Amino acid sequence: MREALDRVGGKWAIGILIAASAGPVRFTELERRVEGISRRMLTLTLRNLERDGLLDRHVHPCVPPKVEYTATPMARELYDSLVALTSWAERHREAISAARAEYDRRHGHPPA
Amino acid sequence: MREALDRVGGKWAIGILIAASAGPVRFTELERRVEGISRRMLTLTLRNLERDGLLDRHVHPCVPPKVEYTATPMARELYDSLVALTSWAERHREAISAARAEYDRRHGHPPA
DNA sequence: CGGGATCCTACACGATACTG
DNA sequence: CAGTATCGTGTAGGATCCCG
Repeated sequence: MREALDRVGGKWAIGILIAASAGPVRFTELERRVEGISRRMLTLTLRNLERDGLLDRHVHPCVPPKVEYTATPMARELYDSLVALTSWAERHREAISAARAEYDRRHGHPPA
Repeated sequence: MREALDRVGGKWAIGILIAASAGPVRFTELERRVEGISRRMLTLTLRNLERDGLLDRHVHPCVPPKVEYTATPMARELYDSLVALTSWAERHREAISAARAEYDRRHGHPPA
C-alpha cells in the first residue's frame, strides 16, 4: 500500500498525471496546466513517472524540440483507484475540519 | 484529492490506522505493531490522526497510565477506499519494476 | 506507561541562471 | 522548446534524554 502511495505522494505527481491523462501533452503545456509548478519539479516528476511506467515520453525529432507526454493505461487505472479516495475526502471534509477545530479548541487554539 | 493524500501521505499514518482499526490498542502495543517507528513519530502521527478525527484517544485514569487508540468509522471508510489502491499496486507491481529496470537500462543503469 | 523536549540530518522543493 | 546545473531553504523524520 505504501508502494502505491509513494508513487503518487509527491506534491505534483497527481496534477501531472491528471493533466496528461487526456492525451498527449507537451512540456510547456504541462507547465501551464499544473499551476504553481517549477520547471525543475516538472522535469523531475516527469522523469519519475516515466521511470515507473506511468507516463510515455515521445520525442519528435525536429527543431524547435517537441516532446509529448501521455499517461499509460496503468496510470489511468491508478487514477480510477484514487477516485474512491476523492469521494471519501468530499464526504468527510466537513467532519474533518470540525474535528480539527474541536481539537484545536481543547488544546491551544492556535496550533502553536 | 491532495487533501486526502496529505492525510495519509506521511510515512507512518497508514500503518497506525491499520493497527488501530481492529479495536482499541495501547501506545506500547502500537509501537510494537508498527515496525520500525520511533517513539517520537508514533506520538506525532497519533496526534495528527486524532486531530483529523481519524482516531479516538481514550485515557484510563490509573497508574501506571493506560491510553487506548481506536480508529473511527471515518477512518475505516478511508481504509476501504485505500483498498482499491492496494489492488492496483498488486496488479501492476511487476509491470512497474519492469518499467524501472528498463528505464535504468536505457539511461545510466545504476540510477546514480 | 505514555509521552515531551531537544538536536541533528536527509531530502523535497523553490529560485535562478544557463543551454542545445 | 525542453530541458540541466547550482544554490538555498523548510521540514519530515531519526536519535537521544528526560518526566509525571
